[in-house]
Amino acid sequence: MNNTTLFPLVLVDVALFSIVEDHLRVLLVQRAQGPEHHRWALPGGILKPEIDANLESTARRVMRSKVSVEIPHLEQVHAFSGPDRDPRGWSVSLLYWALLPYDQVNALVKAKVEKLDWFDAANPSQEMAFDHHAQLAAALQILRNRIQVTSPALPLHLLPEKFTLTELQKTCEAILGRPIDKAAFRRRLKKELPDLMALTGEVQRGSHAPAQLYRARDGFSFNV
Amino acid sequence: MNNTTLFPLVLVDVALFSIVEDHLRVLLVQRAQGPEHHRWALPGGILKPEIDANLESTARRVMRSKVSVEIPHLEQVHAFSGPDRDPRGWSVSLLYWALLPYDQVNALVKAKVEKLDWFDAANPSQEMAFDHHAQLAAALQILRNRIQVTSPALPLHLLPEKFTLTELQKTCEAILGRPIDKAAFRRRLKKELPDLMALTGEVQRGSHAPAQLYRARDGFSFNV
DNA sequence: AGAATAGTGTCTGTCAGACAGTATCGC
DNA sequence: GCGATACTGTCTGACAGACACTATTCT
Repeated sequence: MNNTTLFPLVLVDVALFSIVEDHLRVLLVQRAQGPEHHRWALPGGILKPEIDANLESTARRVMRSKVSVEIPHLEQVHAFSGPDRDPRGWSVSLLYWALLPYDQVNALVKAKVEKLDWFDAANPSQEMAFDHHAQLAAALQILRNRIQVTSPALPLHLLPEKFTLTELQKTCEAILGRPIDKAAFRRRLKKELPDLMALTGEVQRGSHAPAQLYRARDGFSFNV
Repeated sequence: MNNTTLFPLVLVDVALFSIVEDHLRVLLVQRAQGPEHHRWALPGGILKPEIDANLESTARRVMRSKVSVEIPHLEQVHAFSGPDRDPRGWSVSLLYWALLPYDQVNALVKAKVEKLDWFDAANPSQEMAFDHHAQLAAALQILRNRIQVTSPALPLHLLPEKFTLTELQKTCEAILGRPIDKAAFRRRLKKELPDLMALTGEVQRGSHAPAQLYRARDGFSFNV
């Protein structure tokens, strides 16, 4: 057991978002052991200095071990701290957010997790463990702000390599929880994201006009 | 000594900014002991779970003990982490920023600090200890962004209770490092900050037209 | 033809920067 | 009067939301 009057617990929690049935959802796990047994919580775990290169590595390792998933892109949200937020003692939780297609997380449920499921991100309608309700709200706010203000291309993490602009727009709309004007959205992409390449000749067909397919340029990375 | 293969060091660093001679400066301390002896660094210290209510309290306590100053407003910037950033071992540093008039920090230099001084925030022209160069850059970016995008009233922390709009503007300019158009600045304040009250009858005199004095409404707090 | 979606053109209101003009003080 | 600063009015260009219009496909 930790002596948390000398050393705080250092934890990492991850708000992993995805689009399920056109709605933004967040992955929660039902705790199979330890404090807050049976309660739903953001997946998280304890920093292990002997194997983690930094907190981001901790987040990746935890997500790999708890829900068998590789996270490509992670961003820090906030640090939550105090003596009472975790019954094990004084703790610091570093919260991250990530985006991933939900069908990559149908993986095996490992030892420490009883169940996992996707909940409405804006309104999880679940009692959550620890202070995870506030954490989720903070992560959602940061994520929406990032997409709305800085980087409308972040939802590419939820799309296949080749995508149409309408798909990207629908994904943004699901995350923001509101409709976006098509013309305005495309104007913005044209101006801010020259790294989106139209794939000449490649279109997506359907019972309507064919839609131009796009791809992110090699070496494309997301703005800070 | 810590066993940092089991427990990481949890540190808090503070980028304390002020305006000195119309320029944005940051408070650095010259380390009097421990690692990076004699190097200049952001003031910081180790979390003490037995006395700190949370990380913000740690920041306040550290600033009180190292540079004898009470910080009214603190905001989190980012967590820096890894095994090599501090020679004492695996560490997590929580970085905060704050604004305070520089003349409140002429206080006694306490035990652990050799000297303290104010350096050009955008270009400290000093070798800095640990990864504090990157930390300072991150804090400055967040601070500027906060003032430019969200809350132009944050520099009130650097001004007396009663102030003129020109004083507020000059302070913003010093922080942002660029001039601001007067008319645009006042339009923005009128729209976004109804909490600034004109003090009827109270003006600041000089060899020019008298300037209206303002005060922040009671209970005014800064936007998140 | 009709439904559905792709993609574009245009109008309008908002807002920020630029700049000038007027007002009011001390000297 | 002159210098200096306070404060306001107006122009203009950028841009986002709203909306409509045409184009292209499938059924």
